Amino acid sequence: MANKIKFERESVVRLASQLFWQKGFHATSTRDLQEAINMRPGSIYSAFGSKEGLYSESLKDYTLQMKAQIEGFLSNTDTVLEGLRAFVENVIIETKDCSPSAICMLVKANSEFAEKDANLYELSLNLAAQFEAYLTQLFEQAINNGELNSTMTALEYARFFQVQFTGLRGYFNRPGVTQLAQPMIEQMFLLIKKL
Amino acid sequence: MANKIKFERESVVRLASQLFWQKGFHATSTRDLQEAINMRPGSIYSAFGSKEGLYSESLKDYTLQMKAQIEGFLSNTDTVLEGLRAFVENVIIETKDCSPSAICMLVKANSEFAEKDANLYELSLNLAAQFEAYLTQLFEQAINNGELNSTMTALEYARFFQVQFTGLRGYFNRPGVTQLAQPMIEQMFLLIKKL
DNA sequence: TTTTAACTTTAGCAATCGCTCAAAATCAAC
DNA sequence: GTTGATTTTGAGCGATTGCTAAAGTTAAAA
Repeated sequence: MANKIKFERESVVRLASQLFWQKGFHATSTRDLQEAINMRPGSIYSAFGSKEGLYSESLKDYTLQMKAQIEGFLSNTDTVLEGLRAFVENVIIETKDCSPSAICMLVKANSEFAEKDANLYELSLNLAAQFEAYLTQLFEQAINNGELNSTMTALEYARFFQVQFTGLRGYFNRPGVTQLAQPMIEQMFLLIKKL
Repeated sequence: MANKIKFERESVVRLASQLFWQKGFHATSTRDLQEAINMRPGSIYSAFGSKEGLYSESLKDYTLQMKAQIEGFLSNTDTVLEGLRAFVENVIIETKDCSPSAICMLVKANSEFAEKDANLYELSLNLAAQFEAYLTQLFEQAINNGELNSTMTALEYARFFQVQFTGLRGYFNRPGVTQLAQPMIEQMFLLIKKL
């Protein structure tokens, strides 16, 4: 007893996510979004409530996709560390040119939303905490597998990984340093094993 | 035979810098700026040309201040590494609560301006390159002083430092992890010496 | 076929944006 | 005190912002 929704929510969110990731929340206008996702204001606002609502869903989808990507690499490698390394290399080297930004969308979000009580700031914190917990699980596996010694806890390894990964992505945001990526990722994983 | 300028350019730029650093370029309105620097539109635009002009000057001033801060710590310590460490601890621990953002304004800028041909994007790249060159000089000193071995070049040390520093600042942007700062900075400088 | 509920389109609103400019205010030189 | 160059002020412009609400469209239910 109705008309049917003409858009596929998943692919729309993914398109919005790309634009938000590239330009940031404030620099992306609702007109930009309309064009990118090919929807008119009325449809957008009935589906997502607000620009903030669409961004919120985009950011959540981004972290899910990132996790799914890691899972994919893990299932193709023998060890956790090999999987993580394949993931890191994929993000920083292989998909660099087709990615909306070199910098993690979560990190961008956390950096953009300064007001400590804002919804999107809280969201970015929660998603980051969630992702850290996920990474911690992975490093627990790595320790149990004997890939890493237990001089550091899984959480400490996860923290170290995040710092390195974020730092590297930030550095490779600038152009003309691509050839440095491989050795610096090599160094990163050497350090993890030697900690 | 004229009226004199009533504002001190230096302190005005510093105030604008603080606001831009906190909120980012796009989220800072010219009305916000008017209030923060206590100037009316006409004065602002005759002095700085545009919002972009004021931001540009703010970002340049930020990097100069950062260098000056490092110089300050270097003159109070015996070695380059001690100076850098004092600087890092000051930024991440001591001045955390009074800083407009945990994240370096240059990094924020580089992350915010996505369009590759935009003036402010180019500016952020230039300032970052300039800062890397400055850091490289410092690490050259450190190597010459025998503080570091020369298995890595000064430039490579500088890169490593930037990755670590940016990564750490990003991580400590989230609340409730303050007690981790000291040991993680400790670890960072241990790694630098052991590279 | 008609009704009806759900979705899409579209014009456009109120607010805010970056910015301008004519008038008022200011101060050094005379 | 008067002059005149210069700066400051503040009303407000045109453009754009996020968003709304009414009209139009569609398809399932009656």
